[in-house]
Amino acid sequence: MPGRDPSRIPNAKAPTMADIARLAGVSTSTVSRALAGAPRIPEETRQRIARAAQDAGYAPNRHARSLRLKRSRVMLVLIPDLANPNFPDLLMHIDRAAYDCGYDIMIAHTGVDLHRSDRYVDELLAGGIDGVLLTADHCPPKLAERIASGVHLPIVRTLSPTPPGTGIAGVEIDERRAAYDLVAHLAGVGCRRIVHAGGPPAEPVAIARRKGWEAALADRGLCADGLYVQSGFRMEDGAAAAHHVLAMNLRPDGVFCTNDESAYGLVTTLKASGLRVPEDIAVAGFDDLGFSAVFDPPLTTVRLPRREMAVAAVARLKRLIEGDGEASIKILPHELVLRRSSQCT
Amino acid sequence: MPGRDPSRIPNAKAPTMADIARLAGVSTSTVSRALAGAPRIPEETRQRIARAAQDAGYAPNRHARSLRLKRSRVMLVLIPDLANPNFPDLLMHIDRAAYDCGYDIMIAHTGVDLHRSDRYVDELLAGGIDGVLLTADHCPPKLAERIASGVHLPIVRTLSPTPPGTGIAGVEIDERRAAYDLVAHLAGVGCRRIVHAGGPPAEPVAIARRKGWEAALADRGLCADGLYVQSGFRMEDGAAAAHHVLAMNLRPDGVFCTNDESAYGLVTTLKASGLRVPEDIAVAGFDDLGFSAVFDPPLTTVRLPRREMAVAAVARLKRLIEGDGEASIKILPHELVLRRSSQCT
DNA sequence: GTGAAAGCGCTAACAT
DNA sequence: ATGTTAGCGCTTTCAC
Repeated sequence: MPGRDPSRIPNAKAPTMADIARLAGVSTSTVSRALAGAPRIPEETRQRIARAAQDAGYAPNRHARSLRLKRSRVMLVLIPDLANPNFPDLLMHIDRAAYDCGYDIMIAHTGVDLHRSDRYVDELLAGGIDGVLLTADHCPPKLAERIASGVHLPIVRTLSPTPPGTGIAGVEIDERRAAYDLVAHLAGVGCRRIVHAGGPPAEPVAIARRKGWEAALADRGLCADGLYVQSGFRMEDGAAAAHHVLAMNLRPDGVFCTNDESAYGLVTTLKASGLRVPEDIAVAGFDDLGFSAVFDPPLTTVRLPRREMAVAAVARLKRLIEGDGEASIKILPHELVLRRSSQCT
Repeated sequence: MPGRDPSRIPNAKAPTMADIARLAGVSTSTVSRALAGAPRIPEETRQRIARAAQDAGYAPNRHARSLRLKRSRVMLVLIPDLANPNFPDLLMHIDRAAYDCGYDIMIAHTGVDLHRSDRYVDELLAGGIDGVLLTADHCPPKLAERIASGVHLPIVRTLSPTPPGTGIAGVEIDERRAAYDLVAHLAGVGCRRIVHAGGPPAEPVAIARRKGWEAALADRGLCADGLYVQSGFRMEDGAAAAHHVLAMNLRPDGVFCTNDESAYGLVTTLKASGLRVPEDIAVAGFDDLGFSAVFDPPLTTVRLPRREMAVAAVARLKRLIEGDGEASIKILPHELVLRRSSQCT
């Protein structure tokens, strides 16, 4: 830049409302009102103020506003595991939905450090953030405590079932029923020995899916004994489950994995040891991650309506924040996605 | 809850520092100092205050503090596409690194609405947030404008190369060189007609990767004519590229895709039309997404040091915020990940 | 229709 | 070692 003073221009401090007031020749109250679109401002004044703000590159200071209003228009999203594509996908929709109704998003990854979430409960109570979106079953201990003591807080859980009576609003699918349907499908294509590679036994989602599997088998008079394999949500867990499956005396002809990710690991391991999917053994997952369609074989699974969940959860939280919401549970419809992994064509 | 008044307990407003001061029988300044760990406070007083705060469930109001300090300890992360697993993975590490140095993370998905990012530049200037982490090449127009006018702003770009001289700090890998190495590998395993399915022609990453491909071919006297296929970053783009490849008169024996995701789409389509990978055609991607290891065939690719990038980017941004940083570019080492998609064993 | 003034909760001089 | 005070930038009575 020729001729420019090479010394760094000091971060010219941002204009405040007082600056705009001076520029437009009015008081700060008028600026505030005009910018907020208050009714009784003549068009001319409004214009002048708008232009002054524009020219000066004015942007309101969010902290000053939040302090004054005692509302920040910030929602916090607690995420247990960003490495599981379920969450980013949900987050993307949450972000969008929040943006559409004027909220910003703060995130906190709770996977690493459970106590971290407690810190945010304080924040919530202290007014730093307006509401919290829980995307997993984990509820910060401090939060649970507050709720138990009857305090009403703007919290919504989604993606994981909320046990009723916890005082937390929820947006979810009928996990048990979805699992039931999936297992019914496996039985429908001829599977008789259907293994369930289940998730962590304490996780509500995992429990619900397992129950669906059990019920579906029971209703068809199929045996469940010895067909439950303790697994987890990650690919490695699925791979480990595959080894259990391979070690069984009577080989199963179907596997229902607790989620798609673990199914990837399971199928990969089964294939590596010479089994064909679905010819020798059918496999189904749960979640319908984007990759499941290009996985080999394409994976039969349950599609989580992540977008709809995000939208509903944000809308609910917004209402809760604005004081008119109840802590009820909303169930969204799910959808079976039947692909080749469960059907030898 | 038997015996409990059914009427909702009003969201008991959070205690402020004044409350704690009263409880501990001191002034707010003493509370502030004690909680901040200032030096000259007798242990006894400190204890008393700490306990009062604890008992009352006190948490400082972040907006009041930020307003006063003119620092929020919030970093904003601008993300173009959360649906691409690269970003959530990076985000996870960013979140962790930021947490470790006392910062909170706000996110904004810019994919949907480019102008959205402009809003945050105003925020940055207005002191609402302390710094911005760009995770793609896109630079908010307003930001570019400010920087061009010489203003110094705490911004760091990562994951995408920053053209030098833009005044933005960067943490990246040598994309061109990595692409070069990858193509050299393909040539090394015997490929002679190596197609490049390139990303959006305006994207710096895509450009750098393409240049690497060209250079590697040139250095080996291999032909590039007619072997560039315009593609994109998503699976559908890869699938479309596959159709171009299939339509070529002389079939290529290798394809370097601009990223893993598009490679998934390409390979899936090639397989569907009866070609074997790698026996008939070798394929390589770029990014090393988690899924690439279980893809069929496992995908040869370049591992982005996402964790290291995140850590370095956050550290750099922190320094920039705290006033001692330069807008230089830091290059991190990359790593070739050779898997079956490029080698018929 | 507009201005003056108070105050949100906090920190940092500046006393003492 | 601790209290008093001012003020960060904003919105909102309350006057006029």
